[in-house]
Amino acid sequence: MAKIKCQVDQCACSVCHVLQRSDWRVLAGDDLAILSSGVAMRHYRAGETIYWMGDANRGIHCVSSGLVGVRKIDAEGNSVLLRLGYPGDTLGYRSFLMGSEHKTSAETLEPTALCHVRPETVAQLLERNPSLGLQFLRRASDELEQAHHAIFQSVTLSNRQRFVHLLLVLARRHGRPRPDGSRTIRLPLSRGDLASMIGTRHETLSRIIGRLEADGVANFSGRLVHVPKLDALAEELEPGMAA
Amino acid sequence: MAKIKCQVDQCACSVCHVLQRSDWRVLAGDDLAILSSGVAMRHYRAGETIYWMGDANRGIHCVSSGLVGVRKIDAEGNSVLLRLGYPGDTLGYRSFLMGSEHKTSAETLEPTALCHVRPETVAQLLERNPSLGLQFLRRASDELEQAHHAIFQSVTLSNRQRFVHLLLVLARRHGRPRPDGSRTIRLPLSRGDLASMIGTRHETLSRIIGRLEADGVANFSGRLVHVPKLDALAEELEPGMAA
DNA sequence: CAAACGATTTGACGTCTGTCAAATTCTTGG
DNA sequence: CCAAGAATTTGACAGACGTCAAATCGTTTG
Repeated sequence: MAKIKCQVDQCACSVCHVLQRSDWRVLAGDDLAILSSGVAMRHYRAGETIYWMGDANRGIHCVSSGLVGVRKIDAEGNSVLLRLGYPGDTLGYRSFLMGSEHKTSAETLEPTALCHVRPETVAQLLERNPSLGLQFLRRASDELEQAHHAIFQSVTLSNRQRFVHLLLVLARRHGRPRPDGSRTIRLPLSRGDLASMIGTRHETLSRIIGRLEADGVANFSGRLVHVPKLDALAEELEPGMAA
Repeated sequence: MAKIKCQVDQCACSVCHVLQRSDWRVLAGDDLAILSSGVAMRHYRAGETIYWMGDANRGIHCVSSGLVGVRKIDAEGNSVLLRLGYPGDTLGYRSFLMGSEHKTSAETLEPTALCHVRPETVAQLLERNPSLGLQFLRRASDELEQAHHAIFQSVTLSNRQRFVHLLLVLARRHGRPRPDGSRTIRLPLSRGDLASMIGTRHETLSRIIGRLEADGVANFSGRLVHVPKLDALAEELEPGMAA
């Protein structure tokens, strides 16, 4: 017998390594079996497009590994990165549930594995198990709160403060703590995407980075960031701030 | 017999004048009766607070008439108006479903009538009729899309363009078309709130308004706006724009 | 009706940001 | 390993914005 390539985590959602972090965790038993039968995993290289804004919805995606960027674009070429999708996150559920075209584009930012769930399967599961809908609702509520928070910050915080905030968020996911309390972060984004996330241009971001280095708060080398003291970063967001 | 004050639209949701515009329209029969029994209408004057950001959730509100403002505030006194609630809109459903405190404050911007639905009633209805949850999900999706759109615009449009866009949106709800094609709008918001909605300060908005008047695009007198040609306004949002 | 208060407008000024352009660095395919 | 192309940084400059302050205007309260 030829050895069978390990497909355990590809074919059986019930033993998926991100199940407990995903929306599908509300399912069990037969529901999980139905899910498994309607799922196909696909591997993407970095920089591939999963779907375009305006495309018709063709099911829901679940991030198995890697990193996905969700963005809005327009005819003039403006592009704004709205959020990042990590393992366990669900993509495309909104346009599926609204019966509309995709309102955002999604692309891989790293080599990524995605599980695609067929629309009929999602519909079937939603009908069998109402808690799945409520789970999607929780996800939407959470995303909405994050969006509101971003809007609020774009009005009340400076570009520098917003970038520092973004750095702190990225540090949580992509940072490696060092024994001496400092932290190294490998940014998963280009300067342009970082800039669009805080609502400015990449040239401006470049200057903000320059000032952060001059102030000794962080050191940048390409996509590598070294933060000597996370606390010093966090203090920049405090109300009582000195220039 | 003393005349009974008309309470038809206050006590029976099944004949509510905004039912078909509200999330509750997915209910029928017994469900509607249950809703009615768990609902109480209350009249607010303009400027009253319905709930504060940080308050524990105590049920869901449904706007019957009037206008509600949903905003985020912080300790320094920054305040950003995030959206407006019109008759038929639902308030407070997110914190209810997430079991969290309110993430935003809500206040009346005009004399307003709200129907309050007790938490137990909402829970009961959600359990009896899964489509209610899906309806809330549709609402959350819609709000999320609007929030994403706002974020995108805050990056790609100028302050003036964002204000023009806001004017066009307000014109739809609060504008009165004139026979000659012009339009009069009664703004329901102060300059400060208008400014926060486009992400700037009230002084800056004042100057934008001044320029709009100088350009003959619109005339402002307090909260009254007169727009000679709506098309001229809409053209400001077109890609090919001259200074 | 008048005073008091808040909202709005206007002015002055320094800083920040966007734009255009060029230099530099980094990546990637050959 | 080199070269072409993309990404990033830096410079220069004008315009826009935020802040502080003062002047108007409008509304509310006594």
